[in-house]
Amino acid sequence: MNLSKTSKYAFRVLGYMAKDEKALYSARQLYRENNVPEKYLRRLLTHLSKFGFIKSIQGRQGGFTFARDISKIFLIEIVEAIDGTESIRGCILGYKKCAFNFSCPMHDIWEDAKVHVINTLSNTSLKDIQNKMVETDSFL
Amino acid sequence: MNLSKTSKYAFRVLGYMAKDEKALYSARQLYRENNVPEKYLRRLLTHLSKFGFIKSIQGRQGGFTFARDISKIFLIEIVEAIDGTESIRGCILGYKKCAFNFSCPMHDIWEDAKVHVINTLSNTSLKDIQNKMVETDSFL
DNA sequence: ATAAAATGCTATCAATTAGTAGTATTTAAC
DNA sequence: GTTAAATACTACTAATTGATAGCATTTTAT
Ligand code: FES
Ligand code: FES
Repeated sequence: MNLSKTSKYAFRVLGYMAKDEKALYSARQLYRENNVPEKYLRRLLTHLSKFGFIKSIQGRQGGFTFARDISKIFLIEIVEAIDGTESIRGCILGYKKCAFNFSCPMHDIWEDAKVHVINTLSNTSLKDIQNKMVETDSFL
Repeated sequence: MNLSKTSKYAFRVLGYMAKDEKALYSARQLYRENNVPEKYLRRLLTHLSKFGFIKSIQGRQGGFTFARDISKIFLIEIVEAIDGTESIRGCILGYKKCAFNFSCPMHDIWEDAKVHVINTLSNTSLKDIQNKMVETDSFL
């Protein structure tokens, strides 16, 4: 059950970009608006490009925009791309392969909470975030 | 949403000790049975003593035993003692104080899963682990 | 062409977390 | 009392993760 700071940065930035899903965002704008260290974000953005979430357009007037339909980018994909699949799904005792399986007393207790988290991350797309954003904005 | 390796080690060891809650365990036995590096575990055990979960008995024939009723040691106390309170409860975007509160679109989506995790950790005591252990053992 | 404004890359540094080494202290068996 | 078996302590090392620096490349406006 681990979410690195880098994944959190990714959530900030991609969530921000989802506001206007067709727009082109410069790294400059993104690090300013999301409080992510400039250079660190630049590297993260290239990674996110390589993972296929966004694409980069080079040169003056360049920037980043989504590479795929954001209704099909689920939060869990982002975490797993950055932190690896074990980060969320791994054994609560830190064993590589839940050694004890059913006989481990922690397993069942934890499994339920874990599944809940996995489901939330698996069922929430950036589009859902966007919609949520519209809803909440309408309260302002 | 973070659980350090150290917390996982603590779960292993305290869960193991809960098998026989009145027994005195030597560090030697604990690191052998739970695959935790010797020296690292020794330090962890002194920490767990200082936190008041267990107490140490020095000298030959010494070891560690629970300092409190294990039905009142909840998993979340262990995590919070080791990793700090923000590790589990913190903002999904990594902000110190969930800056946006209700206006942040991630908030509600995540809150539900987070509460589920917190409840699981808050409601599960080492005694529950022990009981679970007895149940599962009876299947063997 | 040239300059400006953007991304791309690689190497390095810093901070945090995990793990080790070595020695001192405590206590009980003999 | 001496030795053996345990914990306690402090300082160090290693690994991982987060952050920076500096230069190269791409593209467009002029
Ligand atoms: S061994 Fe992984 S939860 Fe029990
Ligand atoms: S600011 Fe923390 S979840 Fe939105």
